[in-house]
Amino acid sequence: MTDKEKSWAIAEDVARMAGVSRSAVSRTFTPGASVSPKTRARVLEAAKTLNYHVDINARNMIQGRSTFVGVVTSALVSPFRAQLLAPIAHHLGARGLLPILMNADDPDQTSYALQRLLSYRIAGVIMTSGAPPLSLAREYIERKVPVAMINRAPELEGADVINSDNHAGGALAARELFNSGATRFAFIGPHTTHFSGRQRCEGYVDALTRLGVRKNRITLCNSTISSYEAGQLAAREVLADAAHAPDGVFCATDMVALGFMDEARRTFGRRFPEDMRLVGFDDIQHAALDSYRLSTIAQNTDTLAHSVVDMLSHRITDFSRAAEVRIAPVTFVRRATTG
Amino acid sequence: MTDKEKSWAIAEDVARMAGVSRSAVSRTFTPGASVSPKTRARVLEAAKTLNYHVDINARNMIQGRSTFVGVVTSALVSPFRAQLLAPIAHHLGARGLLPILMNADDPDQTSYALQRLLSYRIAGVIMTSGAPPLSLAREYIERKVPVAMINRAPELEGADVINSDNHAGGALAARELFNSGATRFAFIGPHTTHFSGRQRCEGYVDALTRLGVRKNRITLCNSTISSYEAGQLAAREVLADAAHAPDGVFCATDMVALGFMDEARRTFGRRFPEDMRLVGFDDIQHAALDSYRLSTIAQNTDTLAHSVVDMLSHRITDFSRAAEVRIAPVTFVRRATTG
DNA sequence: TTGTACGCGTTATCAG
DNA sequence: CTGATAACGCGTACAA
Repeated sequence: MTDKEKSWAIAEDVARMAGVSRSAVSRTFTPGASVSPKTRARVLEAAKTLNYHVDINARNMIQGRSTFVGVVTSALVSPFRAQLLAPIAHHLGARGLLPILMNADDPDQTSYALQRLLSYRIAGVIMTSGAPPLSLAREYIERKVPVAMINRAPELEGADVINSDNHAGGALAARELFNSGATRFAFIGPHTTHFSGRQRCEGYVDALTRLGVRKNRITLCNSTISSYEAGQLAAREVLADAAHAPDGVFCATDMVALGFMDEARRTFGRRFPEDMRLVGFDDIQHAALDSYRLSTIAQNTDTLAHSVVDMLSHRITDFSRAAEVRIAPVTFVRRATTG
Repeated sequence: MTDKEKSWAIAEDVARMAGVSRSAVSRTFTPGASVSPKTRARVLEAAKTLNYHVDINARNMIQGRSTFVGVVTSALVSPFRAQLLAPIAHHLGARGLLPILMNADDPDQTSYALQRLLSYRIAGVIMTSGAPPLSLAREYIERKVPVAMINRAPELEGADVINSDNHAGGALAARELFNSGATRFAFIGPHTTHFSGRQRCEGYVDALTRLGVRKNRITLCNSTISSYEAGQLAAREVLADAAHAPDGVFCATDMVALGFMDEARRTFGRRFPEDMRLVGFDDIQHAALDSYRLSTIAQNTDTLAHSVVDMLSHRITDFSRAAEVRIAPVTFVRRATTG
């Protein structure tokens, strides 16, 4: 520190200027404390001219907790996860909480970083899909740090979860593809390993079955991750045999759908929706672009963010409450790939 | 708080267990303090069994500063800004700093939130392009809070700035378009109001002029913002008169280029690169997708993030140092829209 | 309602 | 190298 003069006013300075005790200043800035309107006014005025702000670090220390919430997410390049960030920050702010960003892309560093986060006496942690392994979340809960998650399997005892209605989304996709005339169906995405992918696939297959579609008319094409490249790869696999190629495809995410669409158009000359119909999941920005106009199942990011913050702040005030699992409704967005 | 029992071990607990003084514990966890290897080992062992973590709030308080850095950014949906977030978090973490996310989309709330941030005794602030007005940044500097910015005009005294080499990028685009046979040129984007847009445009026009292109062969198409829609609009404007339509177009950002490309293809039947050539700026994910394969000027997000963190941490240790303005090199990424 | 006195968990200082 | 003690800025019992 080159500049040693303190650049902030402290409560004592304000007290001296207002001609009151230091406690009076403290009480003025403590919600629900008893101060006479007169002193309160004098304190506020002095605080304003001195540009006084309560030192939240000190307040946090004394109260044994902080107002910081760790937001741990991986693959920020994933458009959907990026879309989630803004509403999370907004709803946290509305409750006086502040988001600390924690990138979980490097698993080794993540464990260390999460450990470090414990030093900050954070009020809670929000984890989004595909982020750190459950074992790390468990460590938090063992230390009584509230954990809330978005789009993850509700496997962790004591953690709240909000999931988009993947099952209903899959069913919606099935119905729309069926109604627009498809007869041979496919699902593309991680339907064995990934939680959301599996639910979406199940909802899809269930609904198709109820619609009377026979099993041999449904192809399940697995992939390890939900990427553009996975979609391209699946297209080459599924469209190679023209005789048995599907004409109604549901992809686990929009990025997969985009990859599928591009490869189907370029390599196999397929047109959407004339030759085949396609539905994605998420409703990311790209889906609306003119070159795609992808019909998709939209997740409501604001609902997801609001719920996760709501549940987390409940658990912050009462750590031992029963874990909650909420389901956020999804909606079908009709664009050009479903006729 | 329902659970009153303290869930964290404190230094005193560790000291008692290790049979040493509190100070010994403190020194063990203070980098550069002198402890004998023997005590150090005993402390570390006790700390491990008790799961002790230094309370950073308390440490911050006594040291009069925190390790939090406000990262204020607007429009997180903007892919480029989202891409910047991960490397910023990474480089901050490498210096023991933690990013506090601050969304600046709502200007009213922003001012309030920035005020609130002052209460946290943050170590510094990073601002990205197009975020809050300069007046807010000025408030921080007045309170001796270091400010570093990415892709902004170096107008603010005492704030460090790192910018991509917009001028060179514009020149690169000019050269590539020229070499791939274009004869009528256009620039599309905010070249009057927006700092980066203006620099990119200047570099473009300068280079074209040096290449011998006459002024009446260069069209400047202004827009208020850099959006997909702005690109579409510009295409309708610039391509309406087929006789004077450009065949070499440089857009201020990739999103603008995508909009231009889609509209040019759909409404005017233009093909890239056969009928016209196109270069964007940023190198966002979308640019690489098969339906676009957009040639573009890539910003080096890792360099930007590294520099901004580097300058910020320098200013954290010496607030009065001379302001620095750095330029980050850009590179041309050849894809399918430049022949 | 107001002021005094103490404690929160840590680091810096200083004597040993 | 070690241990005792004084800060840091604030909230809050307690007594007035």
